[in-house]
Amino acid sequence: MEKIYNFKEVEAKWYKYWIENKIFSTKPDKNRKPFTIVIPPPNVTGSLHMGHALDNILQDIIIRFKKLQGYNTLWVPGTDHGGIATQNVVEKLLKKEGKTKYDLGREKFLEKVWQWRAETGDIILEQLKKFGCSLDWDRTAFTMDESRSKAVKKSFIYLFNKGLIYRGKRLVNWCPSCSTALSDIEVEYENEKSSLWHIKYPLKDSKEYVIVATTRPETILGDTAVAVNPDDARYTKLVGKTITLPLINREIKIVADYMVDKSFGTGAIKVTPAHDTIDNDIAKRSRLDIIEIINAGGTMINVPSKYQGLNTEEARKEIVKDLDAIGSLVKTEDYTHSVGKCYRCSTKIEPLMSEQWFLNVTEMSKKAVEAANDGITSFHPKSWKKPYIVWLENLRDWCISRQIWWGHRIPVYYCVDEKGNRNNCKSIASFDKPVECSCCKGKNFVQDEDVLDTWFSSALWPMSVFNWGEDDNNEDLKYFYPTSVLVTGHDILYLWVARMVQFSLEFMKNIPFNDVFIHGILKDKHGRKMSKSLGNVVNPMVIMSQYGTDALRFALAQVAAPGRDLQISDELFLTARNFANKIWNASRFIIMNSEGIDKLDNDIQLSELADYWIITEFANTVSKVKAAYESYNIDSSVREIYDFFWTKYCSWYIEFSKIRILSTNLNTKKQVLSMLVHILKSTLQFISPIMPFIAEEIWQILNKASNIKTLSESSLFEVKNGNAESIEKMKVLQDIIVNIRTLRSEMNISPAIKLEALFNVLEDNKETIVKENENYIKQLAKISTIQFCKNMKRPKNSALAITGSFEIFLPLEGLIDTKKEKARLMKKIGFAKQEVDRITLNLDNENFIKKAPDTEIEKIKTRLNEAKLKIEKINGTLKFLE
RNA sequence: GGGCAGUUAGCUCAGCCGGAAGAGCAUUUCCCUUACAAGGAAGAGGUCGCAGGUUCAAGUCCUGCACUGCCCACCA
Repeated sequence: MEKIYNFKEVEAKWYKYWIENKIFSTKPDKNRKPFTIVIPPPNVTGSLHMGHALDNILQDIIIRFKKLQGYNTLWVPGTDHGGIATQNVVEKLLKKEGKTKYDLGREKFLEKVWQWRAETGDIILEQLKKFGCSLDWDRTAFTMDESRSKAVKKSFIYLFNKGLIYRGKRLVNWCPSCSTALSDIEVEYENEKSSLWHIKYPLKDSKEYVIVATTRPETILGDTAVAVNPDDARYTKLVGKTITLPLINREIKIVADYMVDKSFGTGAIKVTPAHDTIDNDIAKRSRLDIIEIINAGGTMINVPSKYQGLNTEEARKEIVKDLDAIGSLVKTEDYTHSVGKCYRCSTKIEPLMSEQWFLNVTEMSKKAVEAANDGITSFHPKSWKKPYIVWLENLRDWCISRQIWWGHRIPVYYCVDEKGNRNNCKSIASFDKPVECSCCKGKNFVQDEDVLDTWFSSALWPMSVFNWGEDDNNEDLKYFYPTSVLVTGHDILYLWVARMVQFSLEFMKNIPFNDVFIHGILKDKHGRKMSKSLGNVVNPMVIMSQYGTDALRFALAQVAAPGRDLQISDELFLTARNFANKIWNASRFIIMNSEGIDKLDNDIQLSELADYWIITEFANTVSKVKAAYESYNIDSSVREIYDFFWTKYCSWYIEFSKIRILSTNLNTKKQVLSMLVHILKSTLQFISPIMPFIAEEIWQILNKASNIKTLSESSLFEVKNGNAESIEKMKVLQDIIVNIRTLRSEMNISPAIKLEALFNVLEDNKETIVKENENYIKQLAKISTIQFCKNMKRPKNSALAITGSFEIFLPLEGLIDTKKEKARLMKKIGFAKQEVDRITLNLDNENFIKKAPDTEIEKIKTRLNEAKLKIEKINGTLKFLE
């Protein structure tokens, strides 16, 4: 074995093997419990980033652990067509050729997108393989393949016929750059510096006026009212009066509406129902006219010719200038407010009136809320439950249509005449083009031009990957559905998770998953979001090639506390890589020493204190690790395994084992090697969900590569029970060893120099423990001989190491620096005195004695005695240093 | 405006069933000891954000405040 773990070779070898032997393929098996995860399908655009790495690695860890526990695990892979995002990417490519999608036309353009997907779509899947993901590749799905399309159509038609999907002209969020409507949740708000313009609105036939404050003066041309709060004493007498709008002299009313905040600006607001959500609501309540003045291209319409055709920004400049000129502009102040932007291209959203398809979600939301309240869907961490419910409760109807070409085209057909003009017949939702119109018997139809929001097909994903829509009663769906857990970041909790629950409750009458595991969002080492503009994006592929996949996985798992954002840095990966190397070398030591010895791990025998101790420590670790895995606290499993393996197993147990390994008695050697191998193999099982490659490699070497069966196909070993006593006893030895080492280190005594030790026994019952393990103390503390005695005075020129049970004198003729030794001991007395003071204070407290539990009192009394004894002994020794 | 997190060693974070402050990285000293220098041994470093309260005992429970971050909201 090489001295340094060569991850490149190992990773390539094992993933290939796993795939070729279909280790991750699963079929329904009624004798075993299923455990299912459906991948959050990454968009086919581009490649996977660190966030994907985190999300998928966490899923893989859970799946692999459950598999070891004996579940029939299935993890379904797939990708998302990614609607707007993908269309934008392809449009950009076209732009480089100097073309637009309109040059190609719908059909040709779509061909182009499909072609692009064929070329690049699989990059992502290959990357998932590199992460080591144990996905069942035979089930790879795509949100726009045939089966998934059937699911989309089926659900749409069902909802349409139920009257939940309807078409209407409403105020929607419009992205002028993507030229499509967006749902409320696809709008992201950002604070932006702007101005607040105060404008005089004169009352008709009067010298009086009302001042309104606005951030959008250009929409003045679309105003159809001024609104004030009905309780605002300043304005009560003006409600119902008429105002003449500046610049265009349109007469509008002053209306009262509770929505108006008295304290904002002047307490009076201009109402532009066609281009503002609140204004639109006010207009509904007060039955105001709606005048559209901005079109889908973001330019002014239905306005005086001097403004006609300007974009909103130009119009704003002109209008402010003109208002100023006629003396209507009272003042302009700096103002910061939040502005809605497109989540795909960051263009400012233009609210405008548009004919769109909507899904009425009222009933679905109610059911989803019930499911969450009843705990049928449970959140990890649970703090997400409340925001999730609040969101569902305040949901407006979902705008599901998009004016783009790439996506599931809305399966609604309109009856048309020969010239293509729409007849006044009922529109039909149908899988295929209808044959005959039920109203007029006409035979000509056109399909709706719009496509569905990409999240519509995503919402069906957990069902559609099992071919719901094509065959609703298939075995897979019956067996694997509902899935066990959904793993995702909180950024798409509403966008996606909530909708899957809604759709699943509607179509399957069941939840799509039992648990929702919400992890944090990745940040850089300074806590900043990773973004291309900051240049702090860490590419997982680069990390893998530098540190190895297991290191990447370990590092991410280590910081993946549920719900908390995680910061990653080079040091993190370095630590992870070092840990892999530690595992490698510990294994290497054991493997090198077991050459020529067969069947090591069967039937282990505990013969010495260290054996009982390590078994006990391991049993404790295992129970913590299991609990951590099961509650999605992957970070704690990592910590527990790391600490156990490095500190307990390597630093203590392996060091202890060396004496027996070097023993000439073959049975002794075999016994300890069996212990070592047993614990190692068991540890490999527990670390394998996190570091599958190195675990598999060592597992195979340990199993002598014959009759190969992979680690992931093994079942967790039974863990033997230990005893708490062994931990106490081992502590005695560790105390002695550490104390002597500290002394040596502080006195600068080279490990090459072996020392004689005199053990003055303070606690009789501890003597046996030491006697039985004398060799280990000698070995690890570099002691040549140990002599036991009682009531001994400090020999000349010796240094003192003191534990709870022993006073250890180390004769240091020629090595001891009396001054140094004195200072060292004085420091120890200092610590002990602090301890005595602290405990005495407690014991002197009547209430403490009265109210604290006896065990606690006993405990600190023991500590007090130890500290006092220590002081006494050290003082006794100090006398000899005078 | 509402809600949710966080605030512990120089940095990143554990600890939160209340009973002697922990890890990794960085740092200091010693050591290339036959598993590992990507390592070993030892050390230094913390009035656990602030102020109250409950308690014999508070990093840990309660209240308030401050700062940081996130989410939600119709900031016109």
